[in-house]
Amino acid sequence: MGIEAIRYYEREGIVPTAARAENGRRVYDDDAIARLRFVRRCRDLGFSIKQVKALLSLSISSTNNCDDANSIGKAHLDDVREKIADLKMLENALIELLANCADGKALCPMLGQLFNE
Amino acid sequence: MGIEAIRYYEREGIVPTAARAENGRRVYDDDAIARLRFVRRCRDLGFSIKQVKALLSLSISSTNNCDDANSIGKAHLDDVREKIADLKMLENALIELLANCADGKALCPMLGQLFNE
DNA sequence: CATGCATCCTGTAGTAACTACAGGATCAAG
DNA sequence: CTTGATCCTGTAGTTACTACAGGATGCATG
Repeated sequence: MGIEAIRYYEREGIVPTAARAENGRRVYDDDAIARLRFVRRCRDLGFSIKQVKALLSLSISSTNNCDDANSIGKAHLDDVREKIADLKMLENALIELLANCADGKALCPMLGQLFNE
Repeated sequence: MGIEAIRYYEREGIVPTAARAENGRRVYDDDAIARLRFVRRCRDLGFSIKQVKALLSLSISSTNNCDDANSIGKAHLDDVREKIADLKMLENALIELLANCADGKALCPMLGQLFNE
C-alpha cells in the first residue's frame, strides 16, 4: 500500500488520523491496521474511495448495516458488469478495425476507416 | 465533443492550432474537421491521447504506415482484453462477497469478510 | 563514536483527459 | 436596442494516488 497512500487516506478522512510516537512518527494499533486492511481490500475490489468510506462507517455503526452494505456492493457489481459490456463492444470494434490491416501495406485501411465517414 | 475538449486538444498539440476569423473565433476547414473527427473516433475506441497522437502522425506520413498503426491497434486490443479479464475476476469476487448477505441482517457477512483475515 | 543509508516527516506538484467555472466580448434574433 | 447564446482566455477541480524536495531520525557497521 505504501505510506504515501496511507497519508492520503488520513488527509482525506477515510481513516482517522494515526496516533503518534514521541518522535512524531505514526503508530498503528490493531484497529488502525484492520481499518487500513479493510480499505485496501475494498480498493482491490474496485470500490471507489467514497464507497469505501461509506462501507467503513457502516461497519462501525453496529446496527442493521447489511442492507446498506449490500446495496453498495450490488451497485458496484452493476458498474463492473457495465464496464465489461462496454469493453466487449470495444473489443469487437477493434477486431473489426484491425481485420483488414496487413503487414507492409502502405495505405492503412484502419487509418482510412478512422478518417473517412 | 464540446469546444472545451477541442481547445484542450489544441493546447496539448494533438491537433494544430485552429485558424481564426477576424473576430478572433476559431474557424475549422475540412481538414481540421477531419482531424477532430479522427481524434474523437480514436478516443471512443479507447485509444489514449498519446496513441491518438501517434496514429494521427502516421496517417499524415504517407508511406508504409500500416505496420505501425497495426501494432498500436493490437497493443490497445491487448489492453482491452486484459481489462476485461481483470474485471471478470473482480465480478466473481464481488458475487462471492455478496452471496451471504441477506436483507435485514444486522451483522453483515460482507463487511465481516472485508474486515477479517 | 562517527558515518552512512534507510526510512520517516511535511508540503507541494504531477498524473489523464478532460470539465467547470469566472469574467468579458461578440453575434443573431426579435 | 436588448436579450440570450455562444465564443474567448485563463484557472481550478476531478480521481486516487505517486513522486519529489528538503529535512530529521533510527539502525547498523566500522
